[in-house]
Amino acid sequence: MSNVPEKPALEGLEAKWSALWQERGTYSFDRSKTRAQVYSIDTPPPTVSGSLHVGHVFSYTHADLVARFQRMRGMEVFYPMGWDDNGLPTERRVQNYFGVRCDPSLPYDEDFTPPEKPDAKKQIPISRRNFIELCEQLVAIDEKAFEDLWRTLGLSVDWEQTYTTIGEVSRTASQRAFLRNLARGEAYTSDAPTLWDVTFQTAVAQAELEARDYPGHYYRVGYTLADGTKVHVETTRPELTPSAVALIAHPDDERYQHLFGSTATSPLFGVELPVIADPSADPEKGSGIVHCCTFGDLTDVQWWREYDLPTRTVVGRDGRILREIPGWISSHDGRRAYEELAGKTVFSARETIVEALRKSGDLDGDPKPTTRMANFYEKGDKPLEIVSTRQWYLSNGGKEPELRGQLVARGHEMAWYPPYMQSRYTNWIDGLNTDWLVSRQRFFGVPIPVWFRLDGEGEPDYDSPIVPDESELPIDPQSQAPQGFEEHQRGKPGGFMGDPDIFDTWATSSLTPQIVCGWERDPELFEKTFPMDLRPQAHDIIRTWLFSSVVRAHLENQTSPWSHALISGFVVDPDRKKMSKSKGNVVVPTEILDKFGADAVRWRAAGARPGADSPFDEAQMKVGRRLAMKVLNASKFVLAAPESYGLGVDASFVEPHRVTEALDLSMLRRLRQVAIEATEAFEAYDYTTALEVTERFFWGFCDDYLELVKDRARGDAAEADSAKAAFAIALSVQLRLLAPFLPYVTEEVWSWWQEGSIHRAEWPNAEFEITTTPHDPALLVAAGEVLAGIRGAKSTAKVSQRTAVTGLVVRGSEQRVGIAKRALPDLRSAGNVTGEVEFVVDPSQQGNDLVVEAVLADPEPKPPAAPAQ
RNA sequence: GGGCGCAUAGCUCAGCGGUAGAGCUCCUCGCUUACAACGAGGCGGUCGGGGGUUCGAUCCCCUCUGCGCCCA
Repeated sequence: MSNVPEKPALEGLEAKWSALWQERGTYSFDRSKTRAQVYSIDTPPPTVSGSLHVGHVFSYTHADLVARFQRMRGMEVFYPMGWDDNGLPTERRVQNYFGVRCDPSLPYDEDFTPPEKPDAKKQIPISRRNFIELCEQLVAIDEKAFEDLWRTLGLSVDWEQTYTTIGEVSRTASQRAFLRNLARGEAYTSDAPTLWDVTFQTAVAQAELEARDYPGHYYRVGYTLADGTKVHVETTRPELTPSAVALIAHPDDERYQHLFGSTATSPLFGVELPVIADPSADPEKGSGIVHCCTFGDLTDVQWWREYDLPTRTVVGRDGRILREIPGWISSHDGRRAYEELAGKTVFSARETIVEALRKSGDLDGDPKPTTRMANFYEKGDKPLEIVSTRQWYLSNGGKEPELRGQLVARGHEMAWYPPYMQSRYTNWIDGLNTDWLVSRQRFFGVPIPVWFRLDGEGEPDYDSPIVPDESELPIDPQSQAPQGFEEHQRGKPGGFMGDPDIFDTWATSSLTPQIVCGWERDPELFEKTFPMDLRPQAHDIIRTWLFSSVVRAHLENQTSPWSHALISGFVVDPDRKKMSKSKGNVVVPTEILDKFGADAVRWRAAGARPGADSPFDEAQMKVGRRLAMKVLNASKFVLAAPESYGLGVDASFVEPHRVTEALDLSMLRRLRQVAIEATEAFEAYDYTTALEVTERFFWGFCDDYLELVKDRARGDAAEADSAKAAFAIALSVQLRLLAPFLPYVTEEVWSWWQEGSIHRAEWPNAEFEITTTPHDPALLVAAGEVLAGIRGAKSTAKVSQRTAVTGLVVRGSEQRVGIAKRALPDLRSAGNVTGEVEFVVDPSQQGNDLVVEAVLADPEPKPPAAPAQ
């Protein structure tokens, strides 16, 4: 017998089942399986210091839909979850939360406890190690909150397989991979112009750039020519005039033809510069001639390289003009002018120099307001400076066309969903112009595992770093001395120094396949899970996470890291704008989960096809909730005992040979087709279509089939037995088809009448399960149409659906009338047809419709209506 | 400026050579022993504009317009 609660409800299912799944290890990974039986998923580790939004919920649901499908198909799903607790967001949160800041020069304080009442304005300086301890403390809290949300959402993650990007396993993998890169010559240091965020005091990689509109002014600044006349450049950054190295115009620009090859002298500073012709100068912009500085923008860097121009750095890492007067400014007046700028921020230096230019007559006219595109660090709010610093780089094809080609080719080795997302990947690689800058000047992250020897002057030898043995990993070069040295030699001439930097977040998270699969740590696991089967992620991080992961796997494993990439779109607000905190249009996931339930939210997420952005709309969530309710109620009706007005169906009815009635056979034939279509869709990672065909069938099943058959199904006659067997098979199949989308309600219903978890049950295989006599699926369609006709007649007559039909005529083509006739007994009971029924073959009937004319009995007397107001 | 995508009912989206579809919204009716957090029925579209291919185009090709994302 089935065990059906009297009043089933959606409330509480999340708490009940997520706990039971955990207890029973429903989703735990069984590593005894072979590689062919394993389906491994490389899940994005969310940034725990950030917050999860609806977009995350949708995207992670998409991966889970695939995971659940694969699991039910008999695959052993390897589905770990990680937390990205690297870097800046965590540091900032720790600073604010505890009221501290990291001062790497301080020694470790074992007894340090953070202030009880943190004051963000008076941050207490603490050692790097203390700081990292606080980071670890805080992320543990954050991770718990994230895990709770994922569990509520119903992700079928194996929670025994978690990792953090800062944990020992990740640090080891990250450092090991880097050392291998270094040994192969793929990692190197270079003292080169670097995009630099002055607020965060760190270098920034190409992938982290964000071009934004930035308001400013065009200043017409006069450079003096040999004949004493002036040529005016228009610049938004006049404060860089002391760092000017050349004037550059387009070779075809008639206005400047006569100047190419000559020189000009900078105003105020009196430095002589060549005038160069280069096609990168835009004749349409400003006056068409620009001053090339060290470095105003990336074009300056390009020119500096191409023409071997001098390096004249005036902006320091703190975003201020360097205090020391540069050697290339030799005139007395020039040095005086520079003194006025020294130590100022670029902003106040700009004001100062504009004033000086105005006085000297070298500023032509008034500044014109303009908006330029400036490069920003994605988390920063000041335009990036370009400063020369020594940084670590990793080959990513930016400098080698051959490697670029190989990486593009890796993209062809995987299936992309949707396929057009591959062009994002390919285009990004084609547009690379530098190698990957992986060092960051932060504290909380994976340390770069090298030391440098110091010469007699105490200067580091960057060309031959000292590396640890892989067996020593993970290491922290800031607190450990390299082999052959003692800690007291740190920083001393003839001694050593540890590399002070950490890795870029992506330098570690690009290794998630290696980290989770046990690369060089658990060879057996690695062999069974790597390369992985699926990388699910959103499209905004194709250039970062996806690309960098391919780089690492290509360099280290000579393979692409996965065979499939499932790319989800964004959840946008109803105005189709990207959701963001600053716009205040963010929807908090916990709220919608509370309000509609996990199944409803998942249902909505499943409606967003791969790659497609999807507007957030609460009204849609209600539809998912209604579906979940319907599953509960329809199942209850089928499975509940007759005393509880149910049909008394249980698992013993799942026997195809007992289905003998034409309508029942017809319904199962259609279901068979649905199961086949849903399976094909899922195999193509088209979860949306899989849901759609299943859901459409389910509503028809409830509205038509169930209504037609419910009377016949009561009792013990053979006709009743056929209906009950059909119900049992149909319910079992449909619950499993819906299980990936509605894991809670399907599991709840499954538990009423079946053994074990539905999520470990076998995915419906129509060939084996629906082995009834084939029957024309058109019968259910025709019967449904006649029933709708009867309902329509009652609806038009504005009477209750219970009203008896005393006469019924069904017209249509010979074929359709013939089919519909076969469902007459069920039609009579479902439509309360008491009188004559006539089926008329009417060849004149247009199209393939069945037309129903019903004579209705007098409506039952109604209570007298309230008098009109 | 380049790349990718999108444009079908008021809204969200299917369809993609052969008579326009679903859900939501809206309107009407109905508390019928699975379901009122519900059910039944109905209204609603020159498939963005213009060309072309075809017997036939929402679907294929060209072009224009608008929108989104990514990159300069």
